[in-house]
Amino acid sequence: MTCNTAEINRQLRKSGYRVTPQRQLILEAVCQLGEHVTPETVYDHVHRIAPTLSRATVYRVLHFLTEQRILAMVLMAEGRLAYEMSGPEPHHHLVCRTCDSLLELPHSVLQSFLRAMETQYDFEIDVSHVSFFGHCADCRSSDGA
Amino acid sequence: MTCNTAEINRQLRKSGYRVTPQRQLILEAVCQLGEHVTPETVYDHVHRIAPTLSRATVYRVLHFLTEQRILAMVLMAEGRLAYEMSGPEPHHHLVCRTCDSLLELPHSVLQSFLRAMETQYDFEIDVSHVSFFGHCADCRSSDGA
DNA sequence: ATGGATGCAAAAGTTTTGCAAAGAA
DNA sequence: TTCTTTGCAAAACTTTTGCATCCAT
Repeated sequence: MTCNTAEINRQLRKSGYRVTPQRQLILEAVCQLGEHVTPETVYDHVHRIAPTLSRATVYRVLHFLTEQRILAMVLMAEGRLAYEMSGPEPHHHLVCRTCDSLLELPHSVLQSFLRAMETQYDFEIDVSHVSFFGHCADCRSSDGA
Repeated sequence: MTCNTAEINRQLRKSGYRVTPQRQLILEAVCQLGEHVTPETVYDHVHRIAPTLSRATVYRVLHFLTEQRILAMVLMAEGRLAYEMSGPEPHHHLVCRTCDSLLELPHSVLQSFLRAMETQYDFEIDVSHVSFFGHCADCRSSDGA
């Protein structure tokens, strides 16, 4: 997994936030540790490197980086939250049957669900693109649904 | 939502378990409260009726009824667990591209995911049947994947 | 220097567990 | 009567928060 620290740091500073060693450590940890990283896993990892780095900071930074769209929150099978890098990924679509509008669906949203199913059913699902059909917010409110 | 208490009680006794007022109250609560009921919601409800019924019992009974396939565990958007009746529902399929076998996918599995997406994207998804394609456990192990 | 970010510790929230007592079969 | 299930209380675990201090800018 690529973790373009320089670019991310630039983005944060540009938005008026600060680049701290803690934020960098936590970001790198998520990067390195893989796809579905729990707060506790991150804490274990960074705490070994920086023993004073607290759990509170881990939680705060994970939230923060998620708000900044640098990380994405994913739902684990046991109902626990995890995080992963939210890099450029294949997108899927929510297609409105009334107005034909397209809503892009991040792959990560679908992926975490597919992962859970794969684990649960021991079935390897392959998807390059998925579309779900239905009705968008605008059409739902305008036809009195 | 139908909640065939008599049938369920018979099933429990047949399996050697006991039908207690607590189990009945909790089951009825999940039945009445709707589709995605959290342990806390159940507790609030039954505690009002039976003030001595404890949280521990709520958690234990929810687990128990899930093991018995009477309830189903569903994943909520915020990463919290909820429960619902696991009645007969539309099924979807996992289709193996190698051997064409079908694996049935409970609607609840898909539904909880769709619900989360609906909430997140304010989009009403309609699905009567969905198939996901991939490779089943047997074919994966036999072709050295 | 200035205000956002962190560390600590305590609180809040959620789920589990041990054990004696209750009660369904 | 027997053995599962419950209630209570405490523990375990996860996440949040207040506040003084620190440090990136």
